[in-house]
Amino acid sequence: MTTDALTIHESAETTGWSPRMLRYIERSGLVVPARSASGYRLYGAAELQRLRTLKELLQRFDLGLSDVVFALRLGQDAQLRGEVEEWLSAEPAKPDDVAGDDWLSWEQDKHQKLLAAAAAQPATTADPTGGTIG
Amino acid sequence: MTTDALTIHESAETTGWSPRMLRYIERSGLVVPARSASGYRLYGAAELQRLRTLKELLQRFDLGLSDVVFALRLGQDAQLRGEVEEWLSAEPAKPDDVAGDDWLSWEQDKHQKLLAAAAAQPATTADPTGGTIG
DNA sequence: AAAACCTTGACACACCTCTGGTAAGGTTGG
DNA sequence: CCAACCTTACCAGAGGTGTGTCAAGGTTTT
Repeated sequence: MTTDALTIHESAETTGWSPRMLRYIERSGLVVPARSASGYRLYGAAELQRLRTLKELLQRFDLGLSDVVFALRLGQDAQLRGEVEEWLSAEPAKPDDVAGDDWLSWEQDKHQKLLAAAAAQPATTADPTGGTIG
Repeated sequence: MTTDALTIHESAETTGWSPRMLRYIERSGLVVPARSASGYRLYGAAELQRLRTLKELLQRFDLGLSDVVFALRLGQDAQLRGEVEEWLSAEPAKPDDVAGDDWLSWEQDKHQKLLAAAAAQPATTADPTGGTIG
């Protein structure tokens, strides 16, 4: 079976993932290999490349698989993407009335580590047309 | 202090979130209220609206705050967005060699519940220019 | 100055994500 | 037919997310 597709263990060695993770990644929908007639996973060159770049992507930006899964979902569900973008399009944070300077210093329990993602976009068009309050 | 901004407890009641969650949401960077001179959070009409729509967004699409946080990050980090989109742009899954039909039926441990996000995009341009395999 | 707010920090817990195992059973090939 | 693969299913455990609650201490208001 030396066609041009690798089995899961071979692919694992080539890509740096474990076989367990390759199945998990498949389950998450990110890299779904073809199957042989009897159900064996067959990773082709394209899949192997995707697995390698996926690993690098996750490491470089410190992402989780779930992040990429969500991005995939965003790319496939136009309505979801539209609503999320619309929500985000409202001004993200407008430090204006603020008096102090370094409020908000992240929880930092013994559990929590980091997460970071501070906003840093000067409000271009400030039109706080609020809704009905009470 | 009936200016036009609500305190955290008032905002909590109006939006359906708990005060604890309002702080958590602020920490995550999604809705950051202004602060009074002494550090009290002040939620204006815009923030209250955002909190309400956020709640609806999460419920309607079954998202987590972290998903929206990631979307925010995507919107702010062009490089990240570019690389993620590039990764996703490669064909997501090309059932072609597949023989069986309903392989892949989700792990279903007692822990795991669901996650779903099956791909359903007929490959338009199939050009599997693979890389070097071995 | 006491009551009723607010603030941050921390403990706790449930559930999810990510990973590694192990077990029971099908497939492949000598 | 037997070894060496593969498959799914389940147990386990570390660490993140989402949430409540409580403590110690400032602020506002009466």
